[in-house]
Amino acid sequence: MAGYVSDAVIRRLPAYNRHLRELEEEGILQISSQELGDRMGLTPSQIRQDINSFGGFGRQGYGYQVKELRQHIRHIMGLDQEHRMVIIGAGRMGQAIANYTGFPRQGFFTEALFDIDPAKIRMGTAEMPVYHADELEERLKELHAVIGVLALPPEAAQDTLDRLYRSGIRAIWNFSPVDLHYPPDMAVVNVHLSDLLQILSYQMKRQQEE
Amino acid sequence: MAGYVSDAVIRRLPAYNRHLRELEEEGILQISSQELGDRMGLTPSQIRQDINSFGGFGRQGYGYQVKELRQHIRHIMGLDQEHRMVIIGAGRMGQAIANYTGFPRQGFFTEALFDIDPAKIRMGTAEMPVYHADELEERLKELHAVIGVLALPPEAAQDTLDRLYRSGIRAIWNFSPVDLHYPPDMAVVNVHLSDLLQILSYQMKRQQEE
DNA sequence: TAGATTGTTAATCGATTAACAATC
DNA sequence: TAGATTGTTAATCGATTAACAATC
Repeated sequence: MAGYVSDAVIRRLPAYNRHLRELEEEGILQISSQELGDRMGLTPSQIRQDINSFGGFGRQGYGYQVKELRQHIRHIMGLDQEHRMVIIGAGRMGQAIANYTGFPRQGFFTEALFDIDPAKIRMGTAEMPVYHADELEERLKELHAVIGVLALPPEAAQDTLDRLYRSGIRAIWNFSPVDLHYPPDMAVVNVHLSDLLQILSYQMKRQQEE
Repeated sequence: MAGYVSDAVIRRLPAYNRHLRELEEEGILQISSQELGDRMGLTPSQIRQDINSFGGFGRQGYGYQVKELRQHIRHIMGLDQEHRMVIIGAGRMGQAIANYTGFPRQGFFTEALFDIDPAKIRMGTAEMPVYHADELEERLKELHAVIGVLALPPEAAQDTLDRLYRSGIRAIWNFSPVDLHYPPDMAVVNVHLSDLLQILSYQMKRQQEE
């Protein structure tokens, strides 16, 4: 049923999800590929191709039902399930992720942070504990986390990924500026902030030339 | 000289930059497209195409000079210049960006943060001031910033972008989970963290199915 | 010179756009 | 039924890979 959905489409699905939620909030029940394309900056043709790559959810002469389409997309992406996370590295970035309210609202719950700095460990609370990184394997046995977030110095990233893998973690959200090596049964999504800033730098330069 | 460099190549340039820096640190002076491809997970053919899209920096029978190639890439991306930034929103994410040591090391300097919360403003220091958002236009006159970082609630993002544009800012690094509207002479790079987490969720689901 | 490896052209592959018949 | 809009096929476009002549 699900079939193969191309990477290009997958990268757009969160934006579909976001725009359909906005439409829902505006009380709009139905939308055509033309209108949705205008809002999202995509061609109607691409919208129809995208949606049809995972199933025909539209109705000819009418369009798509906002709520129904969003439900399908959420299911395809696995967003109708809850995901538990642990964050390794309780620096400012780790704390920012741990405290971002948008994630639990979308079903992503941070269970604990880990660090090697006693001062950071003391910052932990009952609902958001910070454990010593030495306890990683031990704590993971009870936490039932499925996602490991790497928010630590780049030198420690690869080793920590290996430890997480051995503890059964199969999904990594990496904020360290390194390209990690990982087994084929692991999923890794990188947030290389410096890379993005460099792309912005290039685009600025490009505009000045015009 | 620079010619047109495709978006697909631009997105890879920061990774080239990163790997070439690592090679430099390892004291490696020269590398072939074959070896570099192995390290970066790209085909040698793609590496040669990429590099040749902005100029022939290799030598037949020999390969590429690491230091020279990196210098060229840095120049193309505008990384041989300094860039001043202001961050709007002094929450945890804004603070994390302001304090990340990797950015100034790469020539990106945070001049100031802005917020509407008096408690956040009091957190400012002499080197890293936090001003009231009302003072944005006023302060920008003296700060000579070229990049505006949006690390504030989504409701305020579009309005703040408009204000930054009117104050002469032409580059935006956006951390708010919204799709912004902006004039064609503005450059915007988005970091939609929730989108990336959703992609990770999909990839996890995909692996379980296999 | 012989060997290695680039620069570049051609072939392939995949993604996007256009067109239109199917159908609500 | 007529009008609108999808689903889907075909055409186009761009990016990646393969092949090989040029040359260090």
